[in-house]
This record gives sequence, structure tokens and C-alpha cells, in this order.
Amino acid sequence: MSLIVNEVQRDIRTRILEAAGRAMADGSLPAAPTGDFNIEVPADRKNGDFSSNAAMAWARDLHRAPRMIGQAIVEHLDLGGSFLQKCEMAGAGFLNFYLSDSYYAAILQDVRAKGDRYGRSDYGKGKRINVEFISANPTGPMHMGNARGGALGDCLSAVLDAAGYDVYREFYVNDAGNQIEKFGLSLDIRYQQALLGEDAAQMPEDSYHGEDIREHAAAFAAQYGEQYLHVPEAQRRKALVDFALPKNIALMQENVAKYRIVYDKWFYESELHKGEVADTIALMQSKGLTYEKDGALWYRATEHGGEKDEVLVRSNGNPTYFAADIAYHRNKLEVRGFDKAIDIWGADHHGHVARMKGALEAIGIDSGRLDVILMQLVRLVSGGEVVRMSKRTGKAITLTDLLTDIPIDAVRFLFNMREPGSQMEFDLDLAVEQSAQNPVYYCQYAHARICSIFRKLANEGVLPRDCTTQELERLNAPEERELIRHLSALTEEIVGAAKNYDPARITRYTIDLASLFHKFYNACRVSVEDESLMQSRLYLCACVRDTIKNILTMLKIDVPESM
RNA sequence: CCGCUCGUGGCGCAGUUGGAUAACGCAGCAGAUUCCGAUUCUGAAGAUCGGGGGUUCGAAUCCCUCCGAGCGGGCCA
Repeated sequence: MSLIVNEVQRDIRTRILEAAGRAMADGSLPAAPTGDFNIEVPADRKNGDFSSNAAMAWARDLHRAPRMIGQAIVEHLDLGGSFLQKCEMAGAGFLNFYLSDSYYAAILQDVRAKGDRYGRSDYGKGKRINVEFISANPTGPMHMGNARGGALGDCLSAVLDAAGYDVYREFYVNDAGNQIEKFGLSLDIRYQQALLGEDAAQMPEDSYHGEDIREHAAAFAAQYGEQYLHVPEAQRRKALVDFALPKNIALMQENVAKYRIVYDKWFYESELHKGEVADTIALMQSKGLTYEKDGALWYRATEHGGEKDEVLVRSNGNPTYFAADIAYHRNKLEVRGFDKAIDIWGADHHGHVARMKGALEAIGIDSGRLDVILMQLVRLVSGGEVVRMSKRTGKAITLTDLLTDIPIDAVRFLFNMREPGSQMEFDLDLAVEQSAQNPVYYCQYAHARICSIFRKLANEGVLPRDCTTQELERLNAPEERELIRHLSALTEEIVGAAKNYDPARITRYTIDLASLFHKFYNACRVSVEDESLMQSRLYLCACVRDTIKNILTMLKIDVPESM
């Protein structure tokens, strides 16, 4: 990856080292081995475009005051043939480097040359990553946690893809185990109640009490009448589950599609129960990781960092969710051979993380290959107050409700404005607002405004043309420089978002880009007499337009040319 | 009781492997502009970075401790 920003940083590093070498050679600095140092972008632009702490970092190695070392480096520095214009020492010994005009022109030419690939990199080196997200229980409607998980998981996947990973999106369908039995039981009782009256059967405390269960049962009763009342219980429940589960899964797939998420795979837990769960349990037994107690099979978790031992197979013979999950992760990392698995879970599952990783280690899989992103829950806010129930249905707000009320663009963007671990509020009023207050609208508007400039000038007979480096170097107003510097940071920003599993960096980057564009727009008129300057500014506009388009397209958000 | 996550102006939040005067937006105050698309800009004010200790040239960031919030600690998932 030949990023101009990275090249300059590497260049600064070698030039500092060369200068230090010369200073040591002529006795300005004592000759001694020196440690590591940083090149960074200072928070305050007054301190240069790049800054190094070399003089401070070496103070101890060389037994000299930081400022004295810095002075010697500056005096021996050779900036010939670089994008660097000058270097000054400041503060406690910082070496501040200033970029030359040619750097800014080079950035713009780079953006245009890369076109719709600008921002992409090969940082991830094609490593295969499985990102599993949403993975809602198919026993009921999807909720707000699934909404955030969907926006986060899909945009994170997009970011990882742009950073050069081979990304595989996966939805884990828990269509087996305890909760399915509970689902069948709940449907069964509602079915009997539907036909025989409310008193026919009692719903246990821990069954599913949602209205959706009643609706499924009623639909089933309407279709089959009483014919299932007199068959064995197990057969009746199976028929009910076979009736309702596909409907729930279909609804999930419908919602997910509306959300613009395309999964590479819907992985059914039931597939694992055809052998892999048993194999995994057998593997654990063969490794001596288990023992029997009270008729159940236990895993010695305490010997692998756990706080207490865990049940793998219940005394009734059914494997636990934990056992299936071990098999599932073994499937991802060993059977299918992904380099890495990323799971997005609700924060309430955090207790499961250490258990899961411990179990992977115990069966010989490097637990570092599993990363779990814990996501805090979301509260919906409207009119400054927390909203719990849907106004229309009077029931808890589902993902379906959200997607019918709020534009998908807003949902995808706004759920990615905070890092996953922070608990956030989702402002329903803001999400539908068509104004600069709404961050998505603000970013889309910047793009539309640029398109409008091109349209207007085209009507006047002005068509954009290529610009020479000298022309682009004329873009030296502070607003133009800020904007170009921000453009140059995109690739690094995407890599940073990938490294930290935090797509919020990209939404923030885009807001800043739009904001810097508006500042430029107000300070520097594009349509001016000076043809050469106008073309340079059009060139900059095109770079901003294409960059916004690249990002929004990456996040699967509409990029309107007018609005 | 134990464990995990988190505490940054009135509100919402940024702060990368420790770096320069803790950034930005909203509300509010004073003013300018209202010209390519419904704006935008400038200035002032506002923070003991939850409290206290420690590590060092240097801490919002790392360590300890206390306070507060949220969530966990099932043969639930």
C-alpha cells in the first residue's frame, strides 16, 4: 500500500535518524544507541503537520536535555527532495515538520487516481474473517439490540473489507435446543387455549408470553382445527414448531434484507446437532476435560480459568447451549478454517466470553482467534423521553416497527455513531429530521451540494478538466488545506476503525468531512473569473464528492445527487 | 460477596502505542454574513477529565484504592 501519508511519515523517520547520525559523527551529539520514537499528527495545527518526540525519547539514552538534542537534529536535518518544507523545534523538544505545497497537490491527484477504490487498503492481507452478528432467537420478534447489532455488524464488515480482509457475514440461527422446546410448549398451550378456552391450560412462568405466540397458535388452529388436539404431545409440538419457526425465520430474513444486509450464510444450530456437538463433546472427554456428576456431564472449566465447572450434557441427555457453542466455534475456526471469528453479542452475555475462550484453549484452539464485541443496549428517545412501547401497537418496539418508521439510511448511520461498548440513546425525532441537525442528512447534503455546483457550471458551459500540479498548488487557503488534509486521512481512518472494531470512526470522519467542505464552500467561491483557480477548486470538489460517495456506498447508505 | 464494562463543561460526546493550552457539536451570550442549494463564520463564557494516591521529563490515557452507574454470577440462552 503506497499511502502518501505513510510515505511521508517513513520519510521523516529516516531523515531524523540520518540527521542524528550526522550529529553524532561530528560530535554534536554523543554517539550512543537510541530507542524508539513516534511520528504523529499534532492536535494543534500550529505545531506543524507532523511531529516527532525523538529528542525527548532519546534524552535518557544520550544523557542530554531534550531541547539540546532537538536543536542538534534540526541543524543536521536535510529535507531535500521531500514533501517537507521545514522543521522547527518547539515546546519541550518536539520536532515539528511542515508540509510543502506539492504535498497537497499530490494528495488530490492520489484521490482522483484511485477513484472508487480510494480509502481501500491491503492492511488485512486477505485474512479470512467470519463476522457473526444479530443471531436473534427465532422464537420471537427482533428487538432494538438486534437493530444496533445489525448496523454495527454490517458496517464493521464493510470496514474490514475496505481494510483488506476477506469478510464473511454470518447469522447463527438458534433453531435447536431448550428455547425451541420452550417455543413448542408455549405454542401448544396457546393452541389449546385458542380451541378450548383460556382455562384449558396454564402458561408456565418461564414460557414465551408474547402476543406473537398467540397469533401463531391462532393461525395454526385456523388451518388445522382440532386435528392436533388428540395426537401425542411431542408430535403436536413438533407440528407447531414446524409451522411457526419458518415464519419467524422468514420474517427475520425479510427484516434483514430491508436493512440492506446480505449474509454469506445463515448457519442453523440444528446442523451442529447432526454430529458436531457430539464429536466436540467426545473430543473434550478424550482430553480428560470432563467428569460425570448427578447424571450430567461436566466440563472442568475451573482448570481452564473458569470460576466454576459447566454442564455440557444435562441429566436428561440434551447438550447445553454452551456445548453447542463450543462446537460452533470449533466449526468456524477449525472445520471451516477462518483465520478469525468476530462475534457481536449483547453486553449481558459478557460472562460467556471468558468461558468460551477458555473452552477453545482447552480443545487446542488459540482463543486469540476469537474476538467478541460486547454491545451495550439501546434506549429509544422521542421528545426527550425514553420510549418503551410502540404507539401503534402498544407493545414493545420491534425491529419491524423501527424499519417502517425510520429511513434505513438513518438507522445504519446513527447506530454507528458511538463505539459499540457505550450505551447509547437513539433519537427517533432526529432520525427522521431532514435538516443539518441530522448527521446522515448533513453528509448526504454535502454530496448533493457538490453535484449541484457541477450541474450549475455545466449549464454555464463550464466542464471540469484535469489540472496541473502547479494549479492544484494554488489551493492554499486554510479552509482548502484543512479539507485536503482530512481527505488524506481516510485510508488510515478505515484501518484504525478495522483495528479497533469501531465503525463509529468512519461516521465521525464523514461528518467532519462534510463540515470542512461547508467551511470551504463558504470561504472559497468555486465559480470565479480566474479559470485556472476555478478548475482547481472543482478538482477539490470532485475529490470530496467521490470520497463521500465511497464511504456512504461502503456503508450501504444512499448517495443522492440532489435532495 | 465476586466478576466484567464504564464515569470527560448544562447536555451529547472525541481524545490512536502516555505528549504541547483537553478537541467538537447542541442549548445559551455578543456580533458579522445571508453571495454557487435551504447557511456559514468570529468572539466571549463554561471542565478540580468521579475522588485520592502512585509510576516519570510528561497521565484523561498505565498501576493501586475508594465512590457511583449498568450488566453478569442457572442442568437459561
